[in-house]
Amino acid sequence: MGTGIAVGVRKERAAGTEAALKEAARALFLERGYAQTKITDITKAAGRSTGSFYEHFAGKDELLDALLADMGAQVDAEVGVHDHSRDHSHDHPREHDLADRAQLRTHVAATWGVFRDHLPVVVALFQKSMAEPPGSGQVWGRLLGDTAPLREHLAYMREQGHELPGDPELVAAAMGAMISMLGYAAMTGGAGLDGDEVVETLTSLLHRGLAG
Amino acid sequence: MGTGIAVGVRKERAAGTEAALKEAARALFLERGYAQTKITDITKAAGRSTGSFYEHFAGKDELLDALLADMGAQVDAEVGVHDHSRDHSHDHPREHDLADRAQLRTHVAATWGVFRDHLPVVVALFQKSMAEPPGSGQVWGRLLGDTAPLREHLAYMREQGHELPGDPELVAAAMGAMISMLGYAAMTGGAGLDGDEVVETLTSLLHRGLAG
DNA sequence: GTCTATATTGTGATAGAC
DNA sequence: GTCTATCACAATATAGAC
Repeated sequence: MGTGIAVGVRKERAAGTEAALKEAARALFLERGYAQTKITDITKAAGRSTGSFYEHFAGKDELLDALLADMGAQVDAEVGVHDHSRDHSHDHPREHDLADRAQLRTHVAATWGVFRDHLPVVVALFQKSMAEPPGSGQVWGRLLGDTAPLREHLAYMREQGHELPGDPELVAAAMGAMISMLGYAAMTGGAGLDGDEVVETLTSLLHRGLAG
Repeated sequence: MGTGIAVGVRKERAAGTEAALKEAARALFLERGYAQTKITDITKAAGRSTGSFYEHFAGKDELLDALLADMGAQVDAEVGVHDHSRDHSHDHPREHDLADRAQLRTHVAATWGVFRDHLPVVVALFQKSMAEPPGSGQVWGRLLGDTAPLREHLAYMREQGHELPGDPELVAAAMGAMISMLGYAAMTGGAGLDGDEVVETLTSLLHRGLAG
C-alpha cells in the first residue's frame, strides 16, 4: 500500500478526478481569483497529485476552457438550444423590441442569471481577460462580441424609425459594459444586494435611456 | 571604468532615476499590463539596475502608489484645487443637477478625460483591482467610493422630487460601471473611436435614463 | 491513471563593493 | 545611489515507479 489507497478505490477515483479538479477550481477561482489560484492549490483541494492534473489538462488555461465549455453547454440547455453548432448568431431574432420594457428586462435578467449561476467561471474569465496586455484590445473585442445581439436589436429599432442615443454598436457596448461590470462588482462584493432590485433598476435606467 | 559610466554622469543619473523608473513603468503598464510587467522589465527599460529600484520603491505596488499620487496631484491642479488635504468630499457641491444635460455631460467628460490623460496609471489600477480575490469585495467598494459624489447628486435630485430609476447608490454605481468599463475597453482597444462621440452617446443615454 | 520526487524556470529581494 | 552577483523561493512541468 505504498500509495495509501486500496486498489478497489482506484477506479472511482479515476472516474471522478477530472470532475473533482474542475469543482475544486471553481471554488478556488471564486474565493481567491484566477491568477492567485495555483495548480497545486487545485490539486490539493481536490485531493489529487500535481502529476495527475496534467493527465487531464495541459495547464490552467485549458482547465478554464473546459469550464467554459461546460458552462456554454448548460446555458444552451437552459435556453433550449438543440442545434449544438458553434454559431448561434441566427438563434436570436433581431426583431426584439428593446423599447418594450418587458423584452428589455428579459435581456438584462438573462445576463444577470448567467452571472449568478456560473459566477466562478464568469469571474475567472473576466479576471483573465482584464489581465491581458491592454494594447491587445481583447476587452473591447470581447465586449463587442458579447453585445452583438444587442447591437442587432438596436439597429433594427433604428430602422423602424426609433431614435437612439448614438451608434448601435456603441450603445450596445455601453449597455453591456454597465451590466457586466455592475454584475461583477455586485456579485463579488455587494453582500446585501437584492438581484431583482438590481435588474429592475438597470432595466428602468436603460429603458428610459433608449426611449427617445 | 568597471561600471561603464563616467563619474561625471553619475549625478544626473541619480537625479533622474526615480523619474526614469516611473516613466518606464507607465509605458510598460500600458503596453503589457500591470501583472505582466516585471520589476526587471522596468529597470531594463529605464536603463537602471535591479538593486537601484529598491532604493526608490519597496516594490511594484509602492511604485504604483507613487504614480497614483502623481496623478492625483495633477488632477487636483487641473481642476483647480488648492486645498491639498486628503478629503475632497466637500469640494463638490451636491446640488449639481444631473437632469441638466450640460452638467451631466461635464461629469461624464471629466471621467473620460482622466482616463485619456492618465491611461497607464488608470489601466494599472484597474487591472490590479480586478485581479484581487473576488470575495474581498474590493471592486464593489471602489465603485461605491468613486461614485460617491454622483450618489450625492442623485440623492439631492430625489429630494427635489425627481423620480430616479432606483436607489441613488445603485444608480450611481451603474453609471460609474458603464463609464469606467466602456472607457477601459474603448481606450485599450477601440482604435478608431472618437472620444467626443462616446461622451455624447453616454451622456444622451444616461440623461434620458435619469429623466423620468 | 495516479503517485512521489525532481528538474527547471522566473522573479522578488538582498549583500556588499564602489 | 548605483552596480553586479547571488540568494531564496514559488510555481510550472516532467520523469519514472507502481
